[in-house]
Amino acid sequence: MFTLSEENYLKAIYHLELDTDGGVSTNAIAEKLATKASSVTDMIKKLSEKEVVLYKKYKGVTLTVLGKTVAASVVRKHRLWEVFLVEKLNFSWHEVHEVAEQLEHIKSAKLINQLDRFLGFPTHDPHGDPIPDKDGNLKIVAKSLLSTLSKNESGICIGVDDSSSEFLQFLDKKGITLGKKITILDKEDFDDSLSILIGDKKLSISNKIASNLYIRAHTGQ
Amino acid sequence: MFTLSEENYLKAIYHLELDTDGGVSTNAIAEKLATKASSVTDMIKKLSEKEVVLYKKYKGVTLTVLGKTVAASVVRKHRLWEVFLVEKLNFSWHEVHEVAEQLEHIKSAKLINQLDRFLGFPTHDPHGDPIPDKDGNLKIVAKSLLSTLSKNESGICIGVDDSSSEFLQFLDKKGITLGKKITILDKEDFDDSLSILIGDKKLSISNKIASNLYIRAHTGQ
DNA sequence: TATTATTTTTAGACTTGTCTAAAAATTTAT
DNA sequence: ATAAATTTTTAGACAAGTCTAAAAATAATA
Repeated sequence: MFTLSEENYLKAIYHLELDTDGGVSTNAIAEKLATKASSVTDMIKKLSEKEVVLYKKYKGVTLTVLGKTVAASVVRKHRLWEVFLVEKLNFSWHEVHEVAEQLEHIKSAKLINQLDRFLGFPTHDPHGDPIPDKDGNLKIVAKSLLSTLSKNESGICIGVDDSSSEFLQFLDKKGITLGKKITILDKEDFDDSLSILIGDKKLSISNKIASNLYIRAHTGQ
Repeated sequence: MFTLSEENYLKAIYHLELDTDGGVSTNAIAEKLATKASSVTDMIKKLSEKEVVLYKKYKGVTLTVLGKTVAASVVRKHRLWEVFLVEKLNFSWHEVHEVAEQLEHIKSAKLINQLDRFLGFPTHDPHGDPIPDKDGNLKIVAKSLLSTLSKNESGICIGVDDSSSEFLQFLDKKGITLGKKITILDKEDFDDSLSILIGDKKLSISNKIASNLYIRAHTGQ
């Protein structure tokens, strides 16, 4: 069994591994968890003894198969609870993270299996992130950043890269939600801002916004 | 804000105060929490400094108004989650306690308010225990132990005194659930065992069982 | 390739919550 | 009311997880 703290480290390493090649650095983990590098070293040793990470001094860490399974199960719980909060308890997508951070550590296989069933076996959380299945596998959906689309191309908004509360609330204000169709009306060369059509509204958004919105990849046109 | 451990102490004292007059003893708390008296003394000092208990050396403790509010909110969460597990996730009443012990420590006012609404503002948990309202008040329903009824009296089963997994599973096996009507057909002087009618079934139960079942108090006959 | 800068680890300390063993206070019983 | 039994508290220790400050290893730069 793993402590709350151990689970948080495993989750951090899991997320960091997704966009890192080779081992995850001590500093990267420290930054992600808002803690000190020395604390990370201590914990890594412990996790290494528990055989959930591979660790060589000064060389960073990698999750073992076991470690990956544990981390994925925490992520699974986090995302299922997020779905619950939005679908059943009327939370907004910018309110769920903090609470899910707590709920993800509740230990009960039956709880999470029944919750999954109760929610209709969702595959994605309210931010469009995939929910790992019982075995820790996740279904990868081909997706593109809105900023990579060309003029006159369109697609369905299926996720966000930055899921900070500020960004999500900004999207709410603009009426940008998952599932909506977005069409690129125009691209401004000067600052790479975009003129888009979302639903029946015309909007102008900066490149920074467009670089944080995922669109379902199209087959053809 | 209170730690998980502090919340557990407050809850224990809250429950113990209900059937104790005067302060709650160090040993009673130690036994309830399966810990040592010395640990209890340490924690009591801390809680006293936080002004949630009144403490005088060797004289036991009492919850302050603040302490009672905090404890009631933990109990409220515990019991609401129990309702959720049974009503929405198909848990049996003997499976909920352990999970609720974890869920009761999740901190989010919105979560618990929305959960309450989602569940239809229940007043009692799956074992028949009352759910404190937002202000910590609980609706007391007049109830009697089945063992105190006389021959030919009857009532509705509304709760259990012992809510251990073993007892609850025993009741399941016998078909005794909350809401069922029970009539005393006969009382055996020798061992105080009872012959009862529950639904359309006749059962013989020991006095120990009858002393752990609550019946809604009748007005008249 | 030396030297500087950065990253990582070690060493030692602190907090929380717990424990054991012994001392002190209270209660019970003779 | 004094002795014996019980309860409670104190004193000191320990594990988990964190921190600061300093040392060691690695990486970057001139």
